[in-house]
Amino acid sequence: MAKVTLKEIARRAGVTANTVSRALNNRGGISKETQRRILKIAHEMNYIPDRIASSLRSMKSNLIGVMVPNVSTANWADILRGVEDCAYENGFQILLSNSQEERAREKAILEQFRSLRVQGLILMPSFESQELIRTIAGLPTPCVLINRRYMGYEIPFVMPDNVHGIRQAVAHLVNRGHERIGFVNGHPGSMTSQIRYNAFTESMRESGIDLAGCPAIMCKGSCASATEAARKLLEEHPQVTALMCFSDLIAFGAYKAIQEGGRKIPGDIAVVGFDDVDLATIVSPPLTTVHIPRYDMGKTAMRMLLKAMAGEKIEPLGQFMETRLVVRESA
Amino acid sequence: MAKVTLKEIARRAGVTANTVSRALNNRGGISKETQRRILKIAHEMNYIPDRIASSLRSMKSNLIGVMVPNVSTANWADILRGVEDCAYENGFQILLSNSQEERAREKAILEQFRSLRVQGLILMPSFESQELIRTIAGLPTPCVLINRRYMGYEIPFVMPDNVHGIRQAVAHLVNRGHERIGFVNGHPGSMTSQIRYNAFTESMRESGIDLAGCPAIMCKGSCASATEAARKLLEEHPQVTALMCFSDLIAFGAYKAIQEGGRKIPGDIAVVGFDDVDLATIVSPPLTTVHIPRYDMGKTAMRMLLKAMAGEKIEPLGQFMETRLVVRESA
DNA sequence: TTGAAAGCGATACCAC
DNA sequence: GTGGTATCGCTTTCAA
Repeated sequence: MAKVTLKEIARRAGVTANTVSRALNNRGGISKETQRRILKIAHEMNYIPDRIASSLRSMKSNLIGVMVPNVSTANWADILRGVEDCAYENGFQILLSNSQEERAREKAILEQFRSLRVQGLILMPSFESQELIRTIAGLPTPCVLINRRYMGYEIPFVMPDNVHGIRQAVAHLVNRGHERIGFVNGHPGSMTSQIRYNAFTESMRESGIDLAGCPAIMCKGSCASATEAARKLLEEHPQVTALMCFSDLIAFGAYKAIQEGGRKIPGDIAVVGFDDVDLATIVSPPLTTVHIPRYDMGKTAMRMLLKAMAGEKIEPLGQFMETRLVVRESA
Repeated sequence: MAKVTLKEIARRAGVTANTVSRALNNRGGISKETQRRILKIAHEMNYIPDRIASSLRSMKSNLIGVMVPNVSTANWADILRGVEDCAYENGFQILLSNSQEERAREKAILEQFRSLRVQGLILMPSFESQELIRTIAGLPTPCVLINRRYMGYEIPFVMPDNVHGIRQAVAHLVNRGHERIGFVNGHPGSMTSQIRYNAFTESMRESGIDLAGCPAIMCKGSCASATEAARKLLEEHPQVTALMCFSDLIAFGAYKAIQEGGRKIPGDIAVVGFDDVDLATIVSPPLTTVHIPRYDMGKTAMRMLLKAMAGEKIEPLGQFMETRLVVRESA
């Protein structure tokens, strides 16, 4: 069974390929009657348009390149779904690539995207690299960043409102009477770590809490490293009654450090996380945490991209997605 | 800055586009000297090949269509990474689409893939639909299924060795002296539920255990529904000393049902899961479960697909990925 | 409203 | 080893 092309249909319909194209794309300049006839024939022949050919001529690929650092990280999957749903609704298809957080691979991926003439990009670059930033900023293709922000460049971005999220969490702890709150931070290299930690100290100050009694510690971001960090923090600062954690994963790590000593959550130490991953409801006790609307973040990013692709100016440049404190039992 | 094309490079190099193409693709039939000169010029001009044009002429898109039911499900993300890594290594790019488990969307996605001339497909179709199966089986494009198997069709597939996995789990429980083991199954509609349940009864019989004392119950697959199911099972069958669960998620649901009554895991009731998701190490007590090599599954699927795309016959048709019992503290 | 012709950017194929 | 030309399947453009 040979491939059905416009020409084939044209021959059968007794018109030219041109006319068939007009009919199929509902582009007007054609009589209703002819169009109906052509559509019928096309359907009968089980025609599937060749988007490669179409792209070549029209310069529109209807492809969106999405680069994520590591598909497995729970967070990305939800965001991805938001992106994909929105893309699908608007007739775009997703090209997904996993950078593995490797510089060389990120570069190669961007080239491949370009090579396939993607019309837009959604990127979650891993670390900040001036070279990569310049490359991205110089791209002729519209682009939206997720969870990242390049100061000094006009690249639209979407991220959770980290500051507000932390503020909500701290307010909750303070309301419950905590005054000695430890902060278990994530990876030192991450910009988000800095943002959240700054928001933490800021919120504490606003609440009139003495930061002297509120130690902070960093870890590598993994659950195990968090256990170790929390253990150390609690040993060195026994006065602490609550832990604010950079992420849910880190909170889970802290759980272990707390519970191994027979201490109770939240009785002895209260814990608050950040992200609201699925497991937050599953652990024991269920984790009080700051919810990030991941799916909506993805959708929002794609919507911004569509706007940018339509040539509209993105105003404001950054979308800070609203967070929500989900109070469960750990604090 | 206009687009750099072969022709441009050719003009500058004083050769034809044809020759440039040969040089860039290292296709031979060209002198080392000319090739070097052309490559240099191409690089200077910052040439990026147009894969759309190349695809059109060569009939090779270097695109692989991947359809998943729901990108958010933790499992898929790992598999996806395996697929993507392998694809990347072999010069292929992933088109990702999320079917949302909707029939119509699955059909639309397959058409879009075809329209983009994907050279291969990796599908994780949601439910069994005879129509979809026939469509897939009739596709001119090589295809590999993940976690699904269509009896009576010659479609290669990859899935965990469910039977062996369950057998390992049951053997472990029996070794620890359990004789009254309950089975908390997943969604009734899922083929995997049947497979695992059959494997369960089979293993029990082999171990010489009386199935009469070993009740089974189904749930909707969610954590909450599992809590309810486990609660019911334990109430109606107080003799049970261990629960074999269809998945880790279901095991977590069972945890709640067990612990809410003040019962201890594994002291009062032992629990074994299936999947080995990240949280298995995080919950308390850490979950003993059957590990599925998800990343490898993805890689294997892609490798099979590459073979199929190369025209090789896939023998055997199905790859059953080796499972491994990970003994932690819940059983 | 329709047709004819050109061309998107690359590769295949055949000459030389 | 290199060049010329046709062509992939479609859309654009202009003419009728």
